[in-house]
Amino acid sequence: MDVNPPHADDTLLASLTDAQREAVEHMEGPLLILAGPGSGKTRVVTHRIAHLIRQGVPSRNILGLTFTNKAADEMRQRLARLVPGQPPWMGTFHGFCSRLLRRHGPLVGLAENFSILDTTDSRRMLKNAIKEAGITLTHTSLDAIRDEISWAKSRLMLPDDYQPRLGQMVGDLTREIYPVYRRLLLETNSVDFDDLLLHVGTLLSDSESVREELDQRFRYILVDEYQDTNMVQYAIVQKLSMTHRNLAATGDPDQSIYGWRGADVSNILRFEEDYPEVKVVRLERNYRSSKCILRVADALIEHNQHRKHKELYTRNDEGQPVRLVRYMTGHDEADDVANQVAAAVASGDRQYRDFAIFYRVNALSRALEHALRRLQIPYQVVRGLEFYQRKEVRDLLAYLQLLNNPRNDVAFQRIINMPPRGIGKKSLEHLERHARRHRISFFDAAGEVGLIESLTRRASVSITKFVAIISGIAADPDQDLAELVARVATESGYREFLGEKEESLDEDRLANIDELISAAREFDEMFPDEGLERFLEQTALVADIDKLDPDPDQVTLMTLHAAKGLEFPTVFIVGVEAGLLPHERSRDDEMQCEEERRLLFVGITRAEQELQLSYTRRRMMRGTHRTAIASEFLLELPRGEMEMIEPPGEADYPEGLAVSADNFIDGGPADRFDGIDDPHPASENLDRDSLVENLSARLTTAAAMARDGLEPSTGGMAPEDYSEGMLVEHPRYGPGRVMELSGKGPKRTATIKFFSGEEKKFRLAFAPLAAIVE
DNA sequence: ATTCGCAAAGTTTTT
DNA sequence: CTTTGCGAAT
Repeated sequence: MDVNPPHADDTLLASLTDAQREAVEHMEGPLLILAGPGSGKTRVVTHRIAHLIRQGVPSRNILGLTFTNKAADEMRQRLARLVPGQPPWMGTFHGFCSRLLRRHGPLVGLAENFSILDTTDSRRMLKNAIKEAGITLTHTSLDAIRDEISWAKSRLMLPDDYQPRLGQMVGDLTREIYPVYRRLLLETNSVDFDDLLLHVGTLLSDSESVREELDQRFRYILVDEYQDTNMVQYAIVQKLSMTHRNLAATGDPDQSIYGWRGADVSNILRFEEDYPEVKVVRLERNYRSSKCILRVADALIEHNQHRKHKELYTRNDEGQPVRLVRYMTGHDEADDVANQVAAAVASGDRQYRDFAIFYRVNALSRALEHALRRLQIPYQVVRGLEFYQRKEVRDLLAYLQLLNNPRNDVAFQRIINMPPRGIGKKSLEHLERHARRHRISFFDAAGEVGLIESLTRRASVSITKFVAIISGIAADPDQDLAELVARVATESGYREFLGEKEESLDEDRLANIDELISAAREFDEMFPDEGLERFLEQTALVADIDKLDPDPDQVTLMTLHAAKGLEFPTVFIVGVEAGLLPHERSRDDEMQCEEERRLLFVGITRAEQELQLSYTRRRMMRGTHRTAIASEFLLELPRGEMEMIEPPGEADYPEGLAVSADNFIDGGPADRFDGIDDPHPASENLDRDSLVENLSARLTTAAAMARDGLEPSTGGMAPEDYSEGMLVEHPRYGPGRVMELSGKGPKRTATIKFFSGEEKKFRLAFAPLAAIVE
């Protein structure tokens, strides 16, 4: 059978637009595809690969790099439909680098059976490093150091090159700890996520022969989501396309949402400088969303100052207006969203799978899950790591890690006394000291307990038993993976340990262990030749989104970050509130704020036909509830053409005290605390929130309001206008009373006692406070 | 050494 | 509200 009928390529090309075809037919030389949301980017990329293959390029010479396994899988599948046969290498950056390191690890000091530490394990390792360096952290958190090291690594900085970020107190500590951390990683034959990339980066600069070989091998490279690459990824890709400059990058600067992880948008902007002969293709026509939705998205993103203008358009229908809804509480929000889903499905217009609900932080999923469950609506939360985060699963995996790489001290630490076998902190410390002194791994130290005099007899015996268990399991190299996991569960005593206790919790745990065994079996069946190493690699490198199952008819819940690359007929974005989106921690930084705006942009552009944005007036967070305020981003939307809704009936008011929407505007029960005079009674309800919120005195908000013809009313209050006893409201702490005033001008400070009981001091010139008119 | 209990802390986004 | 971590009791 001819897998390449001569006409196939023509048909393939015929279904594309001019711009798309231009990209698809491009063969030699660098290519930059700037693809707006919903512009058929994946289609173009897969078709281009298919085209390359049809033109005779062997698929082994093609490399496709994505950010998630899901994206890679999808491309692989779509490609398989176009050109059957051996697919090219498609995978994540991290997966690709891991595979390279298995082969070339020795060049950077790693044995091929190195372990990949996830966030938790690397934290543990860092703890060891800090201890080893003889440092006790006082005013700096472990995570601050971790972030700093991670940041340095993402900028290709080794300990010797390390330059602290300006004004970082952690800089000095990091300078001391980073070298030790790195040394421990190498000594234990382990890498963290950043290392996967960094080692490959240095490998490619240090070894010209390896670089050359790989450059030859991967003649055509495609990088997806290029706007989210960091400097290391940039360097890797660049090194691999020196001889063959066939680098194709696709991306959209407006969808760059991983700056916090070290991604550098300037990579995409620099592309044209690095490859002057680049062919740039712009895909601006949107095939996904209705006109209404696209206009909202466009209006929002136009507010980003650091951005090249881009014309997005669609020939899709006008569609329904985007809904902007205000709820009383997060509960009401969740209930109403669930009701809407149920109603649409009941009427036959929609299936569950047509809906997605997005939020900024995972914490918001709880209320939604609750509401959906109550209506018996099937749903899936894209938070796949959960299973691998379970204690019992992690414990068992640690056994496997140790079996695979006996130098993995972190794994050793985790399981040496799990299940409890009488080896406590003291014994472990003796063991550790011995290991450090002789520069051997914990496991090797455990093998020579006879030499450690400080250990008690009891501990020595236990440790020796432990070593015997591990060695016993390791002795049989032929066992398949499922068998191996099962043996570990049994022979480690873990199963028995859980079985003894008769608690339902432990039954769950036993079930999880069995599930891990099934996962191992599944892996065996799918990749019979891949070993333990690959199984562990796979468990370490899964992302949340990878667990998304497109098959079942379920509503999908996920963070905005996870939503990238997906599309749904109906989208709800909840919690569009100040402090949440943009997130509090981005508030003070203009660049970060723009990233938050892009995040909302990404969310909006996932919607095909219907979109609802919502916010609440009060939201329960970490036990207590706080007054919520509409996000400043909502002021940037074309509200005139949107549908503004406030559902009546607020569950938390006593029956009989039904409150109509109008009452809220005029100061119904709910407005007890924020009865500010509304100078624009005729304007949309949102404006009243904006009055409270403009207090936060963000420039963007002020600008937005100026455009909307709104006067900031209370926000402009001078520090001298405050008086003791005055009622004020703070966007974060809610209402409170001014207790004390001191200072003058910009230094004027107020002590405010909030109704929550908290007492805080504020510099009035800067504090986002609003006076409440009594 | 283990276990239990309480207190504190801390909560963005993820490979 | 939940989880993590630490300290005291057994």
